[in-house]
Amino acid sequence: MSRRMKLDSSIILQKATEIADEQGLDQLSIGQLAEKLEVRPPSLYNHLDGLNELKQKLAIQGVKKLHEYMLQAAVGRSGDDAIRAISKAYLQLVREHPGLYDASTRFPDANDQELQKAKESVVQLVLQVLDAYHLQEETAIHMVRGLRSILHGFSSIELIGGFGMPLDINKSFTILINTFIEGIHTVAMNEDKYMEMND
Amino acid sequence: MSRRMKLDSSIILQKATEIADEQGLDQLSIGQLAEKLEVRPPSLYNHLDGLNELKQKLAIQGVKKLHEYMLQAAVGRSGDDAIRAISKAYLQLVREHPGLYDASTRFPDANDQELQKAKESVVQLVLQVLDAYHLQEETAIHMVRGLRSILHGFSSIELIGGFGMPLDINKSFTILINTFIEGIHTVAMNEDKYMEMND
DNA sequence: TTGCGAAAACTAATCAAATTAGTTAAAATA
DNA sequence: TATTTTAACTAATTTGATTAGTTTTCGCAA
Repeated sequence: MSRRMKLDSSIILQKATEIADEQGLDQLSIGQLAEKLEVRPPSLYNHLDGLNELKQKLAIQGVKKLHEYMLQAAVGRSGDDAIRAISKAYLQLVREHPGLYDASTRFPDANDQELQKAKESVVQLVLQVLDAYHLQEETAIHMVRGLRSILHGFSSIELIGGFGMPLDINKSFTILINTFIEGIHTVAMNEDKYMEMND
Repeated sequence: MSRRMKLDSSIILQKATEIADEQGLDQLSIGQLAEKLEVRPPSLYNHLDGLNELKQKLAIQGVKKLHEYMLQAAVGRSGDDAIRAISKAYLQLVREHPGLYDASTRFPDANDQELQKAKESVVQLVLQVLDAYHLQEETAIHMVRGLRSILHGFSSIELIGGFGMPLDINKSFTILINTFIEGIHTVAMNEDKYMEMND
């Protein structure tokens, strides 16, 4: 094995993902990454512009992987089932790749085109799932935001160990999703009423 | 004004809060804080143990203020109204003190007694509000987790500018809370069924 | 096969921020 | 007033990221 060919973008990203997932995103540093790749820190600058660019790439990877998981889960399902499936997939991704997920919520550059495109594809997927409820377009978007809030909220609280009490966390999740689904049914039945409410 | 008496813990915390709220928690540094307080960085070490301790104090302050806001909002209300009120208060706190709130979710030491006590008081408040629904104790705790997930999720997505589409964000919030409330009603009506579900 | 040019590694140096050590001045108090 | 304590200071250290400048290695064309 020659001294060359040691690094390339994808190997760097791969190792960075491992560090972030195993030790937390904040522990990811150029120094540690270089050490794990058995090169000197400055060598990494031949492949990327710095720590920020690396974190941006992690963020994009994170959103893409989230979409992947959710898409897989949604295949062949519809309605309540599909919502449950994509929700479980979301939580699963966060549990398997906590660092990557964290990166996908704390990126250096929110205007990055690739990042926005990746996010948009997640939104579109959820909108498709919600089609089954025949909501007005605007309502559907509100519901996407709602589900996203639920999933992000639950996942990130779990991630920081925020659920203190000794009570089954998976059950909390299931109940939360089911409660939301029941809510959608009720709102869908009388959509105009809810869309008029002001607080 | 003498050279002495410049600093004390509460002034430091106050100024740190301002920096975190105005420029983001990540911009809070010993250097900048010292500059705003017109002292040299090492002087701060006479009053606190370092950046981590400062962030821990911010976290505690954040949770306490959150409790304050929610408590105020809950006074004199019950049931659905109370849930709407504490939810609005939560979002309001996040909007008025984004840095403080951020700190309250990214603390250096999760085992800190004072922090845990503050968090617990928020949980108890929400449990009291949920009393009106006469849920089983376990169900109630799941619902607290659910509401907390919703509030944290929505707030933090808003904070990072995550709601892309041009659609009224306050309306999204109202609808989300109302959808969850309707869900609670449905679940409360047939509690055992939902508590048995496994996913 | 040789040797050039680019790519990618390296060492050394710089910069920024937190922190620690050691010193000094101001204030509180005996 | 003299002593003790507190809280500021300067100077030095440490840790990371990053940049500058150099050297090595590789692919390829003569």
